[in-house]
Amino acid sequence: MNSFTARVYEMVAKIPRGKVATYGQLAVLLGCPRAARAVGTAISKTPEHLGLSCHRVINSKGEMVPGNVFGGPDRQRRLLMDEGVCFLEDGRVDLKKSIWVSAFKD
DNA sequence: CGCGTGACGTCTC
DNA sequence: CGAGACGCCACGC
Repeated sequence: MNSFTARVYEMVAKIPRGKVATYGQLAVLLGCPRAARAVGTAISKTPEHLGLSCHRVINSKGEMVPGNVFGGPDRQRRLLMDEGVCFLEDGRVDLKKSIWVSAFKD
């Protein structure tokens, strides 16, 4: 399974605890800066049995998922806060501090 | 092989 | 600065 989707899973799995990554960020790491959409779509199809921390993946604004994909945005927020991710009063992730800086890709 | 869809991103009004 | 429109890429049918 060398699909783009699989590559996304690998990247998400490499996100360190207490950090978060944006769809566009992952897309760039995968070599397709314009494939942010594909990244989101791929993650949306991520099987839970893979044990991926999809809640660490957010959009460029640092917002949670719009819907109740994880059982509710509050669910994701709780998980991130528990990992030490900084949050803003707006309920968004502090990308300035909690963004995952990928020094290496593979 | 072509069309439609989707957890996005960036530009323009 | 806010909202809207277009564009990109991968995948299912």
